[in-house]
Amino acid sequence: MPELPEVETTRRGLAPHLADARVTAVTVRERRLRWPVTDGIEAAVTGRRIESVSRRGKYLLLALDDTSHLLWHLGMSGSLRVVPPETPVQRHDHVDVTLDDSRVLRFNDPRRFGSLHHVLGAPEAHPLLARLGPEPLGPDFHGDRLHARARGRRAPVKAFIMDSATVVGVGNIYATEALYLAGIHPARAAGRIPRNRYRRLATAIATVLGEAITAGGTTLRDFTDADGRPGYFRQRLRAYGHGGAPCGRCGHPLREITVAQRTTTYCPTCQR
DNA sequence: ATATGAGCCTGTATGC
DNA sequence: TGCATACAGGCTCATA
Repeated sequence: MPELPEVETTRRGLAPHLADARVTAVTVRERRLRWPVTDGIEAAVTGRRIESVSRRGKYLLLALDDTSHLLWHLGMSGSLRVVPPETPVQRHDHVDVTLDDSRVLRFNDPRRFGSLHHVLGAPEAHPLLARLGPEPLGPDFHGDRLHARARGRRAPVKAFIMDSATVVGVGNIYATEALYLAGIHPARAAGRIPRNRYRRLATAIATVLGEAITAGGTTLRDFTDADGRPGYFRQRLRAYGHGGAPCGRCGHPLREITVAQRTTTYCPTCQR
């Protein structure tokens, strides 16, 4: 389940392998991803040189030398890795991008929630990216902005921060963790939280995601390996998945509820 | 405009 | 042991 930290870790793992590589072939075995992979992507991308690998939210962007981009989303079960030539194709290996050193950038996604687009124009204008909020680890993300955007909102704060127009990269796990860290009740109406607590929440979101990126970097450092992504950050989670266990701060049992159709763990004592 | 619910898909975990 | 069912998850679209 790639969240932003996993996507960033993937980006860092791929970048040195892909930068300056030339695409010699594109093979799409399964076009039915989140959106159908367009016909003709093979011809359009073959022969191009990859200039860089960047990330926006949970989207990966491979910049090609004709100013177009490959826009890739891993969904929740997708993975991208560079494998040696002749690596046997396995179930759910949907897309291969063969490089000029014969290695293969291979996309595997059992649930097919991922997607792949070839974007010709400016990627930030693409419909999937145009409405995204700030990067949680960037300079534009801070509590004052959260506070301003939350004005008048009655939806639970957890749903509010999981909305990618508010801030990108905060999925269920990290929303749960950040609210726990910040001491905010997940079901509280977003518009009823004061500015100073939003500052604390913004810090908590950045902290949690930053820590996870650091942890991810240790596990996924070599993307040519066949091993995948075990629950490296899982052991660090303080709230998510620990319903019933004692709170690490006060000892009160953590409670599990559903907020915005998502399982949510919180401490009824520490989170208000 | 905001808010909510459906739906996509399949591996894993649970229940009988 | 086998089978059935529930659930998880990110994200967009449709509907209130």
